[in-house]
Amino acid sequence: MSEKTHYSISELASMLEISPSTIRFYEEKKLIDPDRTSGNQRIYSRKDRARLKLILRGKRFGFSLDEIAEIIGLADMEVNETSQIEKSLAYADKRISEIRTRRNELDLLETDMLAMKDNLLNRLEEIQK
Amino acid sequence: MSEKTHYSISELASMLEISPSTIRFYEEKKLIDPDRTSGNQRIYSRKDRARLKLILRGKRFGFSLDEIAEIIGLADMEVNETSQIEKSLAYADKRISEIRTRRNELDLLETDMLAMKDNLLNRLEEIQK
DNA sequence: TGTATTGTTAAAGTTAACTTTAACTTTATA
DNA sequence: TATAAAGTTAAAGTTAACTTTAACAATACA
Repeated sequence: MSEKTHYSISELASMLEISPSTIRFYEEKKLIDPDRTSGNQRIYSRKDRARLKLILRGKRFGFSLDEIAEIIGLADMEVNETSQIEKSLAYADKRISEIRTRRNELDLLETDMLAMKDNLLNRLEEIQK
Repeated sequence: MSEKTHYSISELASMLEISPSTIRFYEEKKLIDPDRTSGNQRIYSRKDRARLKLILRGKRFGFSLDEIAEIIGLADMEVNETSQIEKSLAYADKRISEIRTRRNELDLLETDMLAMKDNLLNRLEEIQK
């Protein structure tokens, strides 16, 4: 019942294991846009935290910040034009199929690693007669 | 039956959709070590090509070139010391569990994207009465 | 209430991963 | 065989993604 709903920049930074300057840098790059206190200090909502998590997740898959910005753009677009929404839909489909390709690649990478491990295990056995 | 077994740098580059200088750069970073012709030009074997593919695959998952170098190191280690092999095994296990974590994250990312798509589809329907 | 801690901005600095350039060599082809 | 295309190295240049610094403001707490 006692879940925090707002965080200071250093609180959020340590939660996500990144530095405060990284968070400021993402803001500069328009990836987040937190509220401010009366004294001009940043306050982050749970939504901001979720967004940061999405950013870090995207990064771990090798998406650039520009690509992540585009993905985020889809989420909070306030546009009501059919054509724009359709463009975004096409973009979303592209990303989803990319994600599926990545999953297959992950399987390949896992196979590679398992093969290496096997090889190492065999060598170990050889040595231990 | 007519599968090529060796490639020039530009052949390989266009197959993998990267530039020749990128391939040279990876060599400088000790990620590959192709043979040379009598005239000192690089020739790449299918094994070299497979290695490059592994490098690119790793990159797409956000591994740095240094990390990829370590992974590759496992594959062609010529060491026969038990302790070294055991260290490598531990490293391989770490990577494999990391890969599994990534797969879970990929699922999360896909869920995010599907939710965005849903949202877009709903908006489209609203507009089209 | 003073002072240590944390925050703010703008600008400069750093690092990884390439890319480009220049000057030259090798290979392919009309 | 000449010349265009492709290759070679070493060094300098570029870009993305941070990180650090400096100078100052807001906040927390003994």
